[in-house]
Amino acid sequence: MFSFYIINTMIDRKTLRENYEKIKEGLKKRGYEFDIDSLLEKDKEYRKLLTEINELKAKRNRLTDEIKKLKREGKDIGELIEKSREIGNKIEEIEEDVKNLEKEIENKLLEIPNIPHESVPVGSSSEENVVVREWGERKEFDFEPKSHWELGEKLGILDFKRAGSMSGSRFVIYKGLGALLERALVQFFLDVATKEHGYTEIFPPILVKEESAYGSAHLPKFDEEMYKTLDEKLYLLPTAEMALANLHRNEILREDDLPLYYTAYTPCFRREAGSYGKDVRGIIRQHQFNKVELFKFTKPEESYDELEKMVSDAERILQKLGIPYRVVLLCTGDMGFAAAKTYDIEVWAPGVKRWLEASSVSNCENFQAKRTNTRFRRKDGKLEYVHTLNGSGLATPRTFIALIENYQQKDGSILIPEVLRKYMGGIEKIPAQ
RNA sequence: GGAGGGGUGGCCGAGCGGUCGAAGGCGGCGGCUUGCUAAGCCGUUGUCCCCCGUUGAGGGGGACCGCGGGUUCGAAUCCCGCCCCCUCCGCCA
Repeated sequence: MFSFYIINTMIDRKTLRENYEKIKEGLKKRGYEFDIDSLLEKDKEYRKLLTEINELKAKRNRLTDEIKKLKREGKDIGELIEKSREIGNKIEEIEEDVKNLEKEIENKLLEIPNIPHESVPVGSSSEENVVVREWGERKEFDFEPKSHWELGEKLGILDFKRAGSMSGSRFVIYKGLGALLERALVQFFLDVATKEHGYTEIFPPILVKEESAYGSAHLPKFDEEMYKTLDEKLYLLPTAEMALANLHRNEILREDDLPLYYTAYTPCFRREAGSYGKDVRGIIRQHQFNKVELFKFTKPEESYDELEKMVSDAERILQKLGIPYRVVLLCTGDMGFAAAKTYDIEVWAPGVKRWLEASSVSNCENFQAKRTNTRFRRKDGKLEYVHTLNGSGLATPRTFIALIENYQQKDGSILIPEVLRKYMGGIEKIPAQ
């Protein structure tokens, strides 16, 4: 026999029952097909059986008490034991059905995505996302700006060919000043997060248990997106969010300790199974990339303010780097499974002439908190689920792209922004070869 | 990898087939005492689910002692599997 764990779900049954209309509408807004009604039917059946079991158990408990008493008095208890056994058998019978139903219901519930916040624009695809603001000048070049893969190869800082033969497509080797730049970006991101924005640095395991993947809501829906170890027991992080969401699993946090801010640098691994032929050139879409993640545990009433703050924390980094970007509010149809509201931050990459998502900042409300059973105690003693927020601050590849494409010079060299120089031994540019 | 030990409430820690939701302590909350502080005394204090009632009124029942399963009329207590922690030995960056 193997053991399994019941994972709490965002839309637990009570929520489902009490917010039927709201949930139905939310799913519709997302364009998500789901048969709530049949699920509610099952839940009703489940509760009926539960009540029956409860009553039988109450009966048995009374009998047990009596047996206890009579036995002490040395009286005959044979008949009562027989009766109790009968009840036990009946309970077992019903319990079988209840268990099956429960598992069925729980599995279904795990497939329900988060309900969008009311401020999220309704739409079916990225077309309907809303640009909230734009920062920085999109620079005019007096020459034709090169793409990062041209620059990277010419300068000898990115090596696609050898990475390909070593690991396959969608892998890259950073070399020399390229490797240094990559490392500098990670350090810079972490320093801004910890020293300026008050996040506590975490360096988590890169492999996590299946249970944790359920907690962050990467399972069950995104199994095919993740790499896992051969025995299928451990998952490589597709994002540090998957680790951080589980940081306070099964804990009861103190109200005074909230909000908690965490940041973590980790490599991230994604199979990109559904994106054949998309972004195949360069480092826009890689199987492995580096990211500094921001994560918060907050009180429910503060999470939306904290969301705005997290977005501006991520923006601040790009401002310091002098990279033009825009902030996009995702519409209902373009949001991730666990998110109730998401902003993307897209950097301008003049070489590929595209906006590239360098950060995605989401409020998951209590969606992950329910799955990971992360709660806090109010001053009045009441327990409540926390809200969780995650965001990139930032992902390196696309920042790397925007950086070298924006800072390329006519002679083929790349200027290093002032703020990065101290992480790169003081050099001012990556010289042309 | 081998050999042991252990996981109990917010925390520490007893219990090792019925009288245990679970002693005791700490912490929390309420009250008394108190010139202030410290202390003392008394009381209180878990979570989840279901049903009826309510919609910040309650009442009844059930479950929960790492997780899952088994034995039993009855399991925190016995048995099996899994997860996690600790100690010792071996191996190793």
